[in-house]
Amino acid sequence: MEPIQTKPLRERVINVLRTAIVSGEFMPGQALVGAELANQIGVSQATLRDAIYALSVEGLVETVAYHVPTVKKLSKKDIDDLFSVRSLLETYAIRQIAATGQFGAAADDLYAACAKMEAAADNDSLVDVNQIDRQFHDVLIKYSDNQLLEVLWNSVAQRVQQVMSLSNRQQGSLRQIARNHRQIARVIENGELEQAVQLINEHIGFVADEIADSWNATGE
Amino acid sequence: MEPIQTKPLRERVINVLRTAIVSGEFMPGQALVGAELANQIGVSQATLRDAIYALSVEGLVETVAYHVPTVKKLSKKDIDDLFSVRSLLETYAIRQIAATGQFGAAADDLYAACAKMEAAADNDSLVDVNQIDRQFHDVLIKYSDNQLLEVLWNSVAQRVQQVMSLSNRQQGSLRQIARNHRQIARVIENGELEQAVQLINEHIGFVADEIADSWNATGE
DNA sequence: AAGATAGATATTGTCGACAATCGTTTAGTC
DNA sequence: GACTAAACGATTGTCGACAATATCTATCTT
Repeated sequence: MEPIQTKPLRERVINVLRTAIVSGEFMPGQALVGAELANQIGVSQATLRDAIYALSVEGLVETVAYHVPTVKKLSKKDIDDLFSVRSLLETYAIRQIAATGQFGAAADDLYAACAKMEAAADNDSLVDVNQIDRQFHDVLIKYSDNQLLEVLWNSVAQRVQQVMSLSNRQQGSLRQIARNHRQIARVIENGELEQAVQLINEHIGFVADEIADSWNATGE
Repeated sequence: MEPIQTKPLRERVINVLRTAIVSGEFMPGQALVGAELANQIGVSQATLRDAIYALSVEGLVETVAYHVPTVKKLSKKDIDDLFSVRSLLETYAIRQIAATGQFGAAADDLYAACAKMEAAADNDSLVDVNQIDRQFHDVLIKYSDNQLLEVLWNSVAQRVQQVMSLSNRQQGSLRQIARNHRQIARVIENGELEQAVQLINEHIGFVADEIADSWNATGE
């Protein structure tokens, strides 16, 4: 049986806030005022403060002593930096998967994600596609068998998710995105390493350009 | 003039604990009991708890609900993963420095670090060499001009520092290490990209092997 | 004697109240 | 009228006390 876990209240608050931020519900620059939010969520201010501070350690929130914490702003350069690092991590992951000969095992999980993504794309569900998109790339990282990489990736993926949510992505491109992922899964299944690296870089570059275009200067 | 900044108590506590951990004063697996530590440091238990939780977000401390927080243990695989990721990040940084043509500017700062390191090596001061070693590699990351990379690097460098402190490094190799760094600085100054990448990988690999050998199973 | 159960002790989790600090507004001065 | 300085309101930072939970110990049952 699944053990019912009573996580600390603090962590549940963190999850609520984090979800609100990466889903774009809380916009960059938005103030997170203690008393107000605490009432809204239904916890004490002290507990909320812990959660907010934890998110500032994660890098999603900016806190200055005795100033109102705000959702961290994202400049155009931040976007560039983000996708550069993303390429770096994912490319490394693919090479590692190849090095350990796990291409075949990974492909199964990738295909499963693809199927879900295509279904979501057919429904024009942007949020679902974003969600599954993350799952797809999570698989890549996981099969690289490097726990530290997973930790770093988690930090990167969160920001990617936030940026995705904030940019009003064209609905029309959803199916194209889904097709790209299936293509990536295929070359990985076939063990075509260099082609996989090239495809993933193209894919990330494509998304990055798409974001950069629609990026209205909400950043600092 | 330098603005005197009154940081929150919480952050100062975090720094104290973090320093104790990465310097090896607090060994992996060691329990961080609230009441005891709070008295010792001179803050309330609530404040200490905030600090401990922040460190668990950073990955240095392991917290389970209603269990005593402990300094995270490091398995042999963790060490391998760590140095793999380190190579990845630093190699990327060097390529970026080359891409932006900042090799010359970076070299100055690198040489400055080298001079300090050689002096520390002559004094057989292990802790100083570790400290300056970190500075040297910080320079590389900084000149890559990618703030997100800096954030990730910070997380990695902390763990490296911890591992270095824990492994009883041979004193004799200090001067060799210092020489290696000067060599790296030189090829960077000359803009020899591929050679710089190769040297940094060799350097990290050398350190990794040195650590791996002297690693007695303190890990999980 | 071995195992299970119930109590006692130690530790973490949460909260409300108070102190410290900041930004703004208002009064005062030249 | 413009600049300075002091008081106000609002917000974050810190703390001690209490509740929730886990670990250990001793007793009881078979």
